[in-house]
Amino acid sequence: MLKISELAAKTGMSAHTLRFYEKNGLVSASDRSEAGYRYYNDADVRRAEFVKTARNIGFSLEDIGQLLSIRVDKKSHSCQDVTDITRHKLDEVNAKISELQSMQSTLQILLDSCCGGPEKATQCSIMDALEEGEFRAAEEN
Amino acid sequence: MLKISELAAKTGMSAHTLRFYEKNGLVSASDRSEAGYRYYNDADVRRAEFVKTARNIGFSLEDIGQLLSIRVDKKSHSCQDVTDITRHKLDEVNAKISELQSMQSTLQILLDSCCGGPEKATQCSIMDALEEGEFRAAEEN
DNA sequence: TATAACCTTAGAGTAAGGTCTAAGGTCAAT
DNA sequence: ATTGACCTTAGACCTTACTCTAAGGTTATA
Repeated sequence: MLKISELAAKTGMSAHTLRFYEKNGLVSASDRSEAGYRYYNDADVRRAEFVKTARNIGFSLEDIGQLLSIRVDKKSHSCQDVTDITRHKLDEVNAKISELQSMQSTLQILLDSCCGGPEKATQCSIMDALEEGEFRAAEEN
Repeated sequence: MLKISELAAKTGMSAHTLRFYEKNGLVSASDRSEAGYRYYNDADVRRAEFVKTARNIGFSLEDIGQLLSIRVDKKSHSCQDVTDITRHKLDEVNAKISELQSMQSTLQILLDSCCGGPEKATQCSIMDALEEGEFRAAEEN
């Protein structure tokens, strides 16, 4: 049975974060001492580590909540339920990458166009390009 | 002289957003009617469009503030001042892309490992992988 | 017994970039 | 003169994922 600071040390998440996750239903302590101290058993620790792993991969807390509800009752869920969440996340990540690559290419073009030296910015080609417009938005979500 | 809704229509930003940007020093109306209505002249419009362009590219509002302060006094700034901001933004974008590509590859591996079918999740290889851990964080900023 | 180091809670604050509301004033047309 | 569309402000609210604070209770050690 671990106290919150021990679970924090073990998982690399702060005690604050663990309490925050508890408030959001992601982790919990099966037991409490008489004084109200949280005590985490092995199953609690595994659940907390599952959360940490999912978070490391990049799942949102909401995604993790869904994964956890599958985890506690695997028999009632299919592999498709799991891949749906995973694929949805992958789609989001791919969309964000595209958006960033568009920014990347624009920024690179701007940098390539400018001398970047100590010359006065009165003739700076980056400033001129910004003045001109002509850049479409990198399409938010 | 445009009223705020006219500038909004012209730039594709909402009147709310224009007021918000004004509060943050990015745009402003050179004139006000007696009743306090904002009136934007040609220079104001060009500045607003500059902001829109920079935002489309992906610059933060703080970056845009810096670009604007160069813009209003180009003689006191060098091309290097401009490329510094641009390169810094490019570095950020590149870092974020790397992080997302790491997530992307993990998610793809997970998807490839799972049948994704109607089988019960009791043997789901994605769930197993999350249970195992072994994924390093995609290193936030 | 006293001190440090831990724990508890509710709730506020942070970043970033908006978005919206309330309560009210203004303007053009009918 | 009265609609309806527009404008003003301060300030609250949104998202996501924490992070911290205040005020107080507990536990272990010297």
